[in-house]
Formats: sequence, C-alpha cells, structure tokens
Amino acid sequence: MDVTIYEVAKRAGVSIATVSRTLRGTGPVAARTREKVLKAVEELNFTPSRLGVSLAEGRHAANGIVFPDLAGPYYTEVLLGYEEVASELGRSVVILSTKGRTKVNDLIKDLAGRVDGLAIFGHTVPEPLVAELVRLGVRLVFISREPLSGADTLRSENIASARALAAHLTGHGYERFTFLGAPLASQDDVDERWRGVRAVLGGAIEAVPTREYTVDCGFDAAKQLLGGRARPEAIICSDDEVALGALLAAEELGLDVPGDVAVTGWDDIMAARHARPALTTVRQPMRELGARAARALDELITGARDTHKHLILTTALVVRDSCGHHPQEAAP
Amino acid sequence: MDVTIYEVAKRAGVSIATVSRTLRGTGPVAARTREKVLKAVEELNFTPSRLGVSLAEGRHAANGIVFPDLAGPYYTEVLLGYEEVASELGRSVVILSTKGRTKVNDLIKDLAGRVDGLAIFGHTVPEPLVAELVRLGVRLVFISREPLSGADTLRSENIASARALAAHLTGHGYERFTFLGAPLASQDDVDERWRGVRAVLGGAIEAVPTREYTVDCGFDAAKQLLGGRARPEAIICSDDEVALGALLAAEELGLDVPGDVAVTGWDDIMAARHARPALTTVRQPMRELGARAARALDELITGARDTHKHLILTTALVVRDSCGHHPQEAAP
DNA sequence: TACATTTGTGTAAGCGCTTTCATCGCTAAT
DNA sequence: ATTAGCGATGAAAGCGCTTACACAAATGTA
Repeated sequence: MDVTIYEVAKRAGVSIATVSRTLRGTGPVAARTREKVLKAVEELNFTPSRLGVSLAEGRHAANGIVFPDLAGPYYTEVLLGYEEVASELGRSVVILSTKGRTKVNDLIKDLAGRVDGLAIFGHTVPEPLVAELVRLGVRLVFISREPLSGADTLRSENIASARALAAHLTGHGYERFTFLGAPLASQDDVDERWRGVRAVLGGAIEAVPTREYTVDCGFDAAKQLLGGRARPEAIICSDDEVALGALLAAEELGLDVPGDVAVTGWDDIMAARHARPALTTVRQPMRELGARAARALDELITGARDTHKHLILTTALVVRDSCGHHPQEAAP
Repeated sequence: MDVTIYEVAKRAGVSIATVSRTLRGTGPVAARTREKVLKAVEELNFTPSRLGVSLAEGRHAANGIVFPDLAGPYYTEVLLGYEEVASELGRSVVILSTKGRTKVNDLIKDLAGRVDGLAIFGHTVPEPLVAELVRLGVRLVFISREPLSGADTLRSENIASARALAAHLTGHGYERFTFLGAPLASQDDVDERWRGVRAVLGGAIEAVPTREYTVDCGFDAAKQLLGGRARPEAIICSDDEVALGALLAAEELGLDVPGDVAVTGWDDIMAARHARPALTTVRQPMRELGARAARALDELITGARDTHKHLILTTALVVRDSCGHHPQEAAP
C-alpha cells in the first residue's frame, strides 16, 4: 500500500499530472499515453493514497455517525440505512458510540475532523458542544431530535400516533393505564410519546421509569408493577423492547396478555411480530431514518442545499394481539 | 473547521513548528511561549486537521471492519466490542457492510486505504482479494475464519461444543435429529458446528438449509420441516435466530417444545434467555471476539508483534428448557 | 573567562495527491 | 504560408501538518 504516484509516473515515463489525469479522467490524455500509464499502474498495483487525495481535494468522502449504543435493533437499523446510502454516494461511514465514554467531547471533535458531515442521534451530545459544532460550520443532521437552527433534523412522528394509540386503547374500554419507560430527557422520542398519550388519557395514566429501554429493564419494572396492588389494565411501553420485557414479566406472573393486562410497544422491530401475543405497536421507519440522514448530509456537504430541513416521517399504528380484541371489531 | 496551524502561529507570533510542539508536547517550549500559543489556539478555536496530521504521521489512527450485515445481534455485539476497544486505543472505526453490494472489491480497497488495519468477518471477502490484501501488506484480522497465513484469525470453538451439545441431546434419548440452517460455506462457523454434531450423531442427523440465518427463514424452514411426515425429535439449529424461528413455527403448528420436539440454538443472544421455552444453546463470547480483534490489530499495526496469532475462544453449553428435562437429572 | 551543554525557535523538507498555468507541437482556417 | 486554436503534457504550487536540522541564546562548568 505504499507505491506512490511518482513511481507510477516514472515507470510510465510521464509526469505525475498525467497519471492523475489518466486515473481520474479529468483532462485529455493521448490513447498511447493512457496505455502506458494504466500498464504501470497495473504492474505496480497502485492505489492512490486516500490521504493524499483527500488533502488535495479538501474533502474526506466520509460521514460520521454518533449513537449511544448499538444494543437493540433500533440503532442498528438506522445505522444500516445510513451506511447503505452513504456507501451509494461514495462515502465511508465512521462510527462512534458514546455509551460509557468519558471525554465524549474530544471523541466527537476528532470524529468531526475525519468526516465531511455528522449524523447524531437525539441527545447523545451535550448541548454546548452541539452549539460549538454548529458554530464551526460542521455539517450536521440530527436524528430524532427537535429542530434547532444550524442543522437538519429528522424524526418520526410521535405525538399524533401516541394519541391514536391511546384512543385505540380507550376504545377497548380500558380505564387505568401505565406508561412504562418514562422519558429520560425532555423533547426526545419517548417524551413526545408520553405527552401524546397523556393528552388523551390525562389522569388515567401514570409514568413508571425503567433504567434503560431494554428487555431486561422492561421485565424488571413490569414485574414489580404487575405484582403490585393496583395493576393497570393496559401498559403502554416506551418502545418494543420494554414491551417484550413486560410480556415476559406477565408470563412469569401467570398473567394473560391481553386478558389480564394489555401491552403495547413502539417501533415495530422484528421481534414485535414474533412475540406471543404479537405486539401491538407503532411502526417507525428506522432504515429510512438512516437513509434520509445520509441523503440530507450529502445535500449539505455538496452544497446542493444551504438551508436546513426539518423532516418528520410518518408512523403507523400496527394493531396485533397484545392489546386485545377491539369491541367494535369483535365477531358476533 | 478551517483555521490552520499557520494562522495560529501568526497570531501567537511564533513559527508553526512551535505551535505543533506545544500542542503535541514534543520538544521543549518556553512557558511564556506556550501560553501565547495556547491563547491563540483558544481564540481561533483551532483543531489540527486530521488529514494533515495523518499525512505527516503516516498513519490514519483508524481501523476498518467488514461485515455482511448488521441484522441480528451477532454482528452488532462483535462490532460493539470492536469499537469500544479501538476507541480506547485512540482509533476510529470505519465500517463497511457488504450485503447487497456490487463492487465489493472496490469498496474494500477504498476502505483499506483509509485505515491502518482491517477486521473482516468470515468469508465476507472473495479469496483472491484476501490474497491481494495480504500481499499488499494490509494488517488483517479475520473473525470466525479458519487460519491463513498473513493474517491473524480469531474464532470461537465450535466442534467440541457441537459434540458436547449432540452428546447432551442423545442423553435425552433422542434418536432422530435435524440440523436446521445448513452451512453455506465450508470452513465457516456453521460448517464446523455441523461437522461437530455429525461426528457424534452420524446418520441420525440430516441437514436442512434455510435461506439465511434469520428468525424468518428459520420459521419458514421449521414450519415445513415440522409439518412434514417424518418430524425429527430434536432440531439443532445453526444459531439462536434460526432456533427462535423454529420455536415460533412449533407454536404455530400446535407442537409443544420440548414435549413434541426439542430445539437448540447457538450464540446465546439475549433473546435466547427470554424465549419460551428458554433456549438451550452454546454461549459464544461475541463482544470479546470484537474486543480481541481490535487489540490484535493494534499489536500488528504498532509492530508490537510481527507474527500472526490464531486464537480460538472457548464456548460454553448453556442448558435451558428447550431441550427437555434430562433423564438423569429428573426429580423422582 | 572560555568552552561545552542545554533550551528554545525557526527553516524547510517532506507526506501523496490535484489542478492551474505555461508550453509545445499540430491541425485547420485565412 | 501564417496564424489562431486545440490537444497533450509537464512544472510547480498548494492542501495542513510533523520533524530533522540549524542556530542563537542562556546556562553550567572548569
């Protein structure tokens, strides 16, 4: 990996400018010269140094992405969508997970120096640093975060679907609800979901936190909740993983879902369909979130767009078995 | 992000060499000069260009990783372990997913040009390219692949644990087996598992392929298998995800697991513990695989080691409910 | 006081490319 | 036959850093 353009040029008996032109197809090169150059390239197995190219071009041809963790399907799916599109656009993807990291600021600044633009999940990055990145002119796309100036934002609709979900559940006749997996930060996805359901259910719902949004934490919290005296009729979970935990907790306690308690999730991860009972949830276009982030970043980087977009992708209520049979839909 | 070391030098009234020395702590700098430089750095908000640094240092301070896909917990877990350690060692991680990609060769060569070393999963990369990478002197660590010269290899033990698993199942008294998720490539993990169980079970086991190693594919294949005339007594699956699919298929067909048919997985992903019945499986240290890959690569890159290591991590049989109660262990 | 070290700094040569600009044959038009 | 114009090429100036080397000033030693 260390033969340079100079050696190629020497071997082909031309200047490095000609080699460069031949390889990139910029500027005219005589057919015979091209042959010689390509032959030399072939023989020496030359690949232009990415560093040299980037330095000269003034761009990295790479995108960064910052997420808290990769546990669970949500971030993974978004990442896949992101990487796929970035790759399509000729950009590599540099990842950074912030979970359990000290000196996140340094890591992110380093990352920012290696890429042409950054996608950042929700509130992964401290606000002062966000402000600084904006000030420095770093191209930014936030995923699942409220709009801010100086960056694109991209998220899924939460409030309206939360209301729809809540309304659907009241249609079942439930009257006592718990929101499992209380929001950790204001303005994030879960917070919006919480606000949405509360707007419909008001005092009929109370929030119970989990340590994290994982199956395990959902299981623990649900077990305690369902084992208590005032068991709710329906548990609206912050996301599918917490809901899967709740399903397991109910089973362990010998409770029937949805007979004894209804459970709903959010995201529609693959396991939601496979759970027993299959999980009623809200589908969120995770891959598309990633894909769009990569596209948005590309527009910002290439300069195809110089204003900032704030997009909200639509979600869909997916009714399965875990919320029970809806009275109106019941067969006679 | 475009203030250079020259501007800092000018503002501080020193040469760029002094700025560099101050920032990196190489060479002596008078206290007063240091102050001036740091002040200028602060005021201008200077961050050294990664490109400039890399070009001058002759290293990227970045590692690559190539995987087929990120669907399912296996690759994700390995990736997390890898990223964590790489980051600890001051290296960024550049990812490349090959699934569905044409021109994989170009992508990988490009990747190789952006990093100091590459971790590659199993048989993600065509053999001729592997040979070429080795020839070019690219630092390589393969994850879950048989040893080859010119690269480190790292994998989990498969054959012995497969034998142990098979032996355990025969202890249950089962006599007709199916291996669900037949190997796609020779010498990969699944192939070794298959060879391991066959060594014990011989003609008593037959292999049935799935399209991919996913829940869905496992579900489809298991449904067909279990719906057929000669239903096996036990299904040994290539991995946990296929096994989860098999569990669902059994449920859909009204079959009891392990009563009507035993099912086992491989990997011990989180869902294995949560499945009903909980899945008997073989635990594979996925994060550690990633972590070790990052460490090995670091040794190769820094030159701390110039031979190649071929490591096999140990696995552990995890007996849960899906294989039935073992006769000897049965309570009176 | 004279000389050998250290300290502190600057100069300049890379690192491997891309690209502008100038040059030099040619062909085509006058 | 002249000249404008084009095609093909090379020289050289960056791109933003690190660092070997040179040198002057300050310090220590005899």
